[in-house]
Amino acid sequence: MSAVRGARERARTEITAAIKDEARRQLADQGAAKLSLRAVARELGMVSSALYRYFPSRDDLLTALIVDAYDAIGDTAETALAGAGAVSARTRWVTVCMAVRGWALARPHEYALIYGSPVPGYTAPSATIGPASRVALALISIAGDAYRSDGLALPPVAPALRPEAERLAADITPDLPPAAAVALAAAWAQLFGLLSFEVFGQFNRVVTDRDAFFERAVENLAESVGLLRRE
Amino acid sequence: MSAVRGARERARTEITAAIKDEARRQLADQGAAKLSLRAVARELGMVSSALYRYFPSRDDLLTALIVDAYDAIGDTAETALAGAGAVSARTRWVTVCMAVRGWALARPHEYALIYGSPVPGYTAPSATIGPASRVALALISIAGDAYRSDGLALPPVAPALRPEAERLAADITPDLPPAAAVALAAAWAQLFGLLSFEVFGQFNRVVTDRDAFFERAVENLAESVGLLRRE
DNA sequence: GTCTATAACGAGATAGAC
DNA sequence: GTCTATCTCGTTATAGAC
Repeated sequence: MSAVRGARERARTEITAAIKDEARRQLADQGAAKLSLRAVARELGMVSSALYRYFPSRDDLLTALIVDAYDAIGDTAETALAGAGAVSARTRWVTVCMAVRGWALARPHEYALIYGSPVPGYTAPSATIGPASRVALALISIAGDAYRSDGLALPPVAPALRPEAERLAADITPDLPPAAAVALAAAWAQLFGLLSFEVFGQFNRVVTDRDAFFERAVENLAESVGLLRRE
Repeated sequence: MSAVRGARERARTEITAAIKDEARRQLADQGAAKLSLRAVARELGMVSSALYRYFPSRDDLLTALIVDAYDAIGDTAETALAGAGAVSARTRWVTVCMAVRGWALARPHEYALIYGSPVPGYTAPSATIGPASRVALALISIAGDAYRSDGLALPPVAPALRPEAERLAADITPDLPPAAAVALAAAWAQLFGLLSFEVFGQFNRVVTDRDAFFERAVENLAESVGLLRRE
């Protein structure tokens, strides 16, 4: 009986994965806006109504793809961080950024799904919030380590930004000074700005040696959050 | 006869504008991927085949919208720069960035069209290259002014980046040192990273006082391209 | 209980004949 | 420029196999 349930659950997991794989394939050549349950079902040899056993609606399938993408890029960041070993915080920062970049360049369509234009008519449920913050949390933890061991080299917060800095620090970096919270939020957005320009082709005909360019840019981001050149 | 042609051309201009306006409206609630000549025609009370007299294909209409958007955001940057008056380069930089941000927040869908995910199946023709670079050129010209009057405070280029820096400088900033070209390209991407995070909702539940946050972030970008705090 | 298949709805797109 | 026949879509109700 539990063996039966085991087999059923296995089948369910497999079919769910097959649906998502096929949906990702369609994402790549048609874009998220045109993702169609019927087309996915057709390609899998199923009937469209059968898909509703696995995803209650098209938006739920989209949500699953989005959560998977955030988890994949978050995993990439966390794995890179864990594997970085005993190097300086600055080097760990660069390593994590380069790993995130590697994922994005390898999966441009999934990257576009999470960091590109919002899908029209779709509003992300709160289930995406957690996975969406994993890359940021990895970067924050690097800054936290550096703060505790050597401190962070950051200018004081301007008076106009003081309330926001304190709110931000309370929300995302309770153990770090307010200046670090502001710098980290900006660096986080700027990292993905560099990435989006590369993935979306804005650097075509502009930047040629993108590896070197990107590495230098994320080193500057490390500096902007106060990570020292040598620990 | 020339009066007739004048009237005809006027009508053509008006209809072309009406088509683009309606297309922009549809962009807002359906996204670029689903932009359909037929729907535009229907909404305008025309027949779809009539539209082909104004735009030979859906992609041509898309191109026109993209060029318009690049020109509008470029105009915004140039106008802000021209109206900034006799202030420091750093202040001009911030003014231009805030103006660009104002445009993006007011027209999120047009912003998404040019700085969001690429439209599946569409490849931008070379006619978009010029308009696409206007914001960057405005920022470059600020750095150029500062360089000529006070110089730019920039660290030397790392050896690994030297070839790219020189190529980049030759292409986009022939009058500036290679270090400035690299810094400007990075700041350019990072500016739009901040903007995309704000426009696309990534800052929801994270950054609250976005005006103050953004202004501080673009001041840091000014610093990253070597603009001094006081001229 | 779990799943798939049939059929249908209302809406919209598309192709072609006229 | 118009009309129509035929596609697509998301979604639901229902019936039956395992």
